[in-house]
Amino acid sequence: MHPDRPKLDLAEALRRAGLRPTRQRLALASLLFGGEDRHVTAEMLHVEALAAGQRVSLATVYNTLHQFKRAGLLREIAVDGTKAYFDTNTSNHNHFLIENEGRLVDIPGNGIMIDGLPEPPEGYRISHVDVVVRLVPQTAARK
Amino acid sequence: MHPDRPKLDLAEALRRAGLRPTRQRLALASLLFGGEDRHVTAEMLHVEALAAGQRVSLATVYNTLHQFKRAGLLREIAVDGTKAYFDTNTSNHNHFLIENEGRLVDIPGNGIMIDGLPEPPEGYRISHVDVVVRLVPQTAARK
DNA sequence: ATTTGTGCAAATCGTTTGCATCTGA
DNA sequence: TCAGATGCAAACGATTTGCACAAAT
Repeated sequence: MHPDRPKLDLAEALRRAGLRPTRQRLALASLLFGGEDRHVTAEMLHVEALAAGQRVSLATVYNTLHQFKRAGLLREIAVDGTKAYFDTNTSNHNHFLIENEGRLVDIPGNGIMIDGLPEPPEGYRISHVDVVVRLVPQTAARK
Repeated sequence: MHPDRPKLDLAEALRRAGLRPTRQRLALASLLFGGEDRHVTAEMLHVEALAAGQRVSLATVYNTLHQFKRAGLLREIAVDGTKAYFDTNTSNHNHFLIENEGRLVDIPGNGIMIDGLPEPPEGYRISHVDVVVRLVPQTAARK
């Protein structure tokens, strides 16, 4: 009935990231990091925050997502060009994209192996390898 | 001096795709498919067309890119969320993304092997696997 | 003649920004 | 106190759309 466990940890985590633990940031952090790994857009998170009774402006949601990203708490994923997705799981892993819903799902386990990666061009280094497995309903007529 | 070679082929290809071979579509197709494989945005292609002396509106470039995509002549690649890239190489291959320039480069050869792909969730099938290798300048301070 | 495509400008969508006000340290 | 954070609304950039006109079949 008093699930006020992670509040202190979150505040501390924000402070360590150089961010003041404001009401809004704590609320968003709690939604993002309170449970399982998640994939959210700014708008989804905004709606959720409001539904949870937290007054936060959409602009602040955007700002906060980018600050969390800069702090290494989130990773941004580009999948469809129209929306920006943020992933609370910052470790190395890959995704299913359910194309007709625009929904991202972590690929369970870390079984994916990539072999035969070529040398990057002179003067560059690999910062990250993104693998997105696009899914469509089995019966879908259109690809 | 009379490089009117591929015109007929292009017109025929468009017709086969159910698209009338209009002046604009022929011009854009010629830019896209006239030489090597390319990665373009709508704006890049528009500028190119104008530079080549072809009057085409930006709206038509957008329309045409999507029609070509629907016809299977192009593939769309989502890499940075801000622009849509279209790839004239529709075969299975992967990309380097030069992050600081927003430039895409085909990964030469087809050496990349992906192992351990999990089963897609019930009711879905894999439509495509995207692999994007993100590159940053070797000396870059920020990731 | 009928259908389809084009161009312009206005509209839309996700996102960012300027700036006045508030808040946490 | 006062740097940093928030919220609103306006600004933005890429893309889409409505509609009158033009071109292709």
